[in-house]
This record gives sequence, structure tokens and C-alpha cells, in this order.
Amino acid sequence: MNKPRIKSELKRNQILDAATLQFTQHGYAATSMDHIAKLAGVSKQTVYSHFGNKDELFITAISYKCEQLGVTELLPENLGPVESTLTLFSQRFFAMITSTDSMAVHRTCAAECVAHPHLSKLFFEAGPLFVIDKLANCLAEYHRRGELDIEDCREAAIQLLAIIKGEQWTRLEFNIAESLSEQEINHYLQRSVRLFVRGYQSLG
Amino acid sequence: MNKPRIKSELKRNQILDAATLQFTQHGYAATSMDHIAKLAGVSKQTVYSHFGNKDELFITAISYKCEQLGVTELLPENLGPVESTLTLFSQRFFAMITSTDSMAVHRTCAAECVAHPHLSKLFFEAGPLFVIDKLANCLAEYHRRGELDIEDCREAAIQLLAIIKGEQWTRLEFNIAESLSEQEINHYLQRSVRLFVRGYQSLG
DNA sequence: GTCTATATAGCGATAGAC
DNA sequence: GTCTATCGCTATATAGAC
Repeated sequence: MNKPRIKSELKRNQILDAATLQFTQHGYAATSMDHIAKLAGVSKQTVYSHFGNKDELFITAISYKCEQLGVTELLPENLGPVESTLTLFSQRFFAMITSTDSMAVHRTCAAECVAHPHLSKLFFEAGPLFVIDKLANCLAEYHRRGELDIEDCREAAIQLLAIIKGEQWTRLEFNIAESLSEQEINHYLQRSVRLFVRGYQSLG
Repeated sequence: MNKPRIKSELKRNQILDAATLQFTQHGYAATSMDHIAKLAGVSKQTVYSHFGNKDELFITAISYKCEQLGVTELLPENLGPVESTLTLFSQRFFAMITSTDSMAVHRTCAAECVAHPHLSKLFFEAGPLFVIDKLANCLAEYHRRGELDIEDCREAAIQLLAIIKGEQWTRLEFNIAESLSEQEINHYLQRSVRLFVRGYQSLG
């Protein structure tokens, strides 16, 4: 008779998965509670008993996705030569931000930034700000070693991250059909790191 | 008795203005034909007699905004010293892409890139692609003069444009409250141009 | 706790008067 | 060409059976 406890947890996750998929795919307004319930394989009332209303479900689903953003390790544990470290970083970072999940959450938060400012801020802090800090620390270390001559490491981190996104990320944001091959992307990343290193190299 | 002709044109523009505002502010699904009609000061039937249905009105409104994107002249007619030209360009470009209009259309097209791929492509070509080509031509000229050593001018243009957007543009995309002052932005732009020029300068 | 059935409101789109 | 009034439909959210 006391099965409900565990059964509820399972259904809760089913609902959250379905909600995340629908919200990030079709947007907040175009997603209906009926569709979420059907996709999760539960009744609509079950959805409401778990999350109260549509807004709460949306916030719970997207918040969870935001908190998962910073899990991937982007920098190697031991920092080797500048160019190889930053090249590796750029490849990992680019792969992360162009993943289907990342793109979907990004689009959703941006689209809802007026109606749900708390969510867009959550995404911004867990995503962009989080990575800026990490890279800035890395650049500071290379500056300390005398391998890079950087006055403002946070600013430099912002610049490198922006270059990495380049045109390709925007193409994905707008769902443009023609996109670059993996080889072309790696070529672009490698040359972008080179531009960055050359722009900040120590002359003395 | 034959006033309708001219009166119609006026109402048509009122409807288009109202539709653009609502669609870019609240998104496609969250905008209703009733609200547009009320905001435009006409009846709903008048909206339908002019534009047929919601989708057609949306496409007409956003397409018009997209076509207006490339009107601002970003580069000076006569190209002077590299750094001053690119600094001026960066300021104009940044002002353009961070305008309320640009941001609103960008967000709308990105949010609707699956349901309305034609619109997002229109925006991408009239915006990003258009500017990339213009800047690439400019960089090619400096390469020809021997002031910059650029192997791939289109790639370099993409890199500079990306740096200019930097973190600040993303803040605006997500409607983050705290943003930089005009002075801080100009400082960032100036130093970004310097990084770019230093990374691509001719060594001899 | 979970289901089916339903209340209420707002949507896109249309009909008919003037 | 423009208005008011209205049709169907679907949305969010709730009520009551088990």
C-alpha cells in the first residue's frame, strides 16, 4: 500500500524529462501541459500534483539544466605549453556550447529573458560567467610564468571565448543548414588560438 | 466614398508596427491577434483582411525588420590608418547590434528558427553574413597595402566581429541588469582592436 | 497518488451589418 | 473596408472517483 513514495519519484523524473524536452524544443508558450503529460505517460492531474502550475514546472526543468552546465572539465589538470593548452580548451569549449542540450537551453533562456529574468540570469552565471572565471585563472597562471603578457586576464578570457564561438556558433543558433565540417572547425580553432597567443605574447 | 484606399495604407502600417512590437517583445506564440488589433487601434477583422492569418503577419513584420538591418554605414569611405579605422568600425558595429531593435529581432528569429527557418536565414544573411563580407573586403585592402598580414580575410573578419560582441552583447541577449558603462565599452573595444591588429600585424 | 471528466477562459479565424 | 458578434477549438487548472 505504500508504493506511491517511490512510484512518485519515478513519475516526477519522467515529467521533468518530458517538460525539458518540450520547453526547450518548442518554447514556453507553445508547449502545453497536455503534451507534457502525454509524453511523460502520466495524466495531467499528476503533473499538477507534482509541480503546481506550468510556470513552476518550467522553472524547475530549466533550472536543473542550467545547474548541469558546468560539469564538463575544460582545462587539463597540469598546464603545459600555452598554445596546446588553449587549443585543447577551445575544442572542449566549442564542443560543449554547440551540444544540442546547450543550444536548446540557451535559446530557451534567451527567448524567456523578459518573462523569466531569473532563469536567464541563472543560465548566464552557470554558463558564460563560470567559464570566463576559469579561463581567466588559467591565463593569469601563464602571465605569472611570463609566457603571456596580459594586463587584464578577465578581459582576455572574454576575447578568446568570443573568438572561439565565431560564426559557426551563430549558424547553429539560427539553425542554418550549411555548417562547417569538424576539420574546418578545428582549423578555425587552431588559427584563432594562434591569433590570441600572438596578440598577447611576451616580447621580452 | 473612395477614402478606403489611403485609409487602408495607414491602418496597415499601424498593424505592422503593433505586430512587430508584440512579436519581438513576447514571442510568436504568446502574441495574440486580439492584442495586436487592440494595440493598433483597429478591429481584428481588419487585421485579417490585410494579412490573411497570424503566420503571414509575423513573416511580413519580421522580414521588414530584417531588410532594414544593413542600412547603417559601418566603414568610413576613405580607409585611413588600420587601428583608427577598425576602432571606428567596432564602435559603430557594436552600437548597431546592441540597439533595442537589433536585439529584439535577433531574439525573435533565434527563438523561431525551427518553426520559421526562412526568417532566421533571412536575418542571418542580412545581418551577420552581410557584415562579415563588408569587413573582409576592408581587411583585404589593408592586406594589399601591406599593413596587415592576413591569410584568410573572411576568417579574420569573423574573429574581429566575435571579439567585439564579447561578453557585453551576451549580457544584453539575456537581459542581465548589470551592464558596462559607455566608457568601459569603448575601452574594451579599443583594446580588442589592438589585440586583433597585433595578432595580424606585418612583421616586416 | 493517480486517474477520467469537466469548468472556464482565451485563442485563431469567420459571418454578416453598414 | 471596417466594424461587432460569434463559432470551434485548445489551453490551464480543478473536481471527484478509486
